[in-house]
Amino acid sequence: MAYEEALQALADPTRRAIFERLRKGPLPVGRVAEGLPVSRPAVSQHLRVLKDAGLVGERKEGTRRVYSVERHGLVELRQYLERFWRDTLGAFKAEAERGRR
Amino acid sequence: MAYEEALQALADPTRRAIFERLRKGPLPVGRVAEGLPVSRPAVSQHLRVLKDAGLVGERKEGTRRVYSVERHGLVELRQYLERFWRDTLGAFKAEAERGRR
DNA sequence: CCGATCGGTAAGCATTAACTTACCGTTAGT
DNA sequence: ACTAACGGTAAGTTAATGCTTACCGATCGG
Repeated sequence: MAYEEALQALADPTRRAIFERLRKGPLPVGRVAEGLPVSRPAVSQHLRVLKDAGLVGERKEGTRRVYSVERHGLVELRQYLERFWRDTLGAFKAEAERGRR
Repeated sequence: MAYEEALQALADPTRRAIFERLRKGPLPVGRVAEGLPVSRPAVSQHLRVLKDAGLVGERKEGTRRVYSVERHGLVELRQYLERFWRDTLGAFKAEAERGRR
C-alpha cells in the first residue's frame, strides 16, 4: 500500500525534478542539488521523502551518499494505475451497454 | 503536460477516495459525498481539481451534475510513468555495464 | 591529527491547501 | 408561482509542507 506515498511524493514539482535527475543514473546529493533553485538541505529533505516512498535508494560511498531510482515504488504506482484503468474500462463497457438500450 | 496536475490531484487521500468512488461508474455529487468524512462543498472543490486535471468529466442532468472518470488524465499519467520506467531500465543496463568492467 | 568536504538534522517561518459555514443560482415538482 | 433539492462559490480558519539558516557528525586527504 505504498502507492499513496509515491503519489504524494511525486506531487511536488521540486521533488519531481530531483527524481528525474536520477533518471539517467545514480548521483551524490551535491550533484543532484547542483542546478536546482533550492538549497542543498531542501534536497536532502526531498530525497528522504522519495526514499520513504520507495522511489529512490541510497548507498554510502565514502563521505558521499549516492542516490538512485528504486523501481520498487514505481512498480506499485504503475500497478495501481493499471488496476484503475482496467476497472474504468469495465465501467465504460457498462455505460455503453446502458447507452445502447 | 497535464500529468503534473494529475499527480498533484491524486496525491490527496480524500480526492483519491472520490476518484475511486467514480471507478465503478458515474455519480451525481450528492452520491459521491455520501459516505465521505467531509462536507459536500469540500467534495465539490475536490471534483473541481480532478476535473482540471482531466481525471473526471461532468455532465449536467437536470438539477444534478453527474461526474465520471475521464480517461484522458489517466492516459497522460500512465504515459509519464511508462516513459520514466523505460528510461530507468536503460540506466540500469548502463549500471550493469559499468559494474561488469 | 587537522582542516575541508559532504550531507543529514533541527528550528523556525511563510505559503499553500484542505476544510468549514454561509450563501446564492438553477431546475423540478406540485 | 412557490418550495424544495441539488450543488457551485466565497470567505475565513487551521494544519501541513516546503523552504531557509545554523549546526553537527562522519570521512578523506595533507
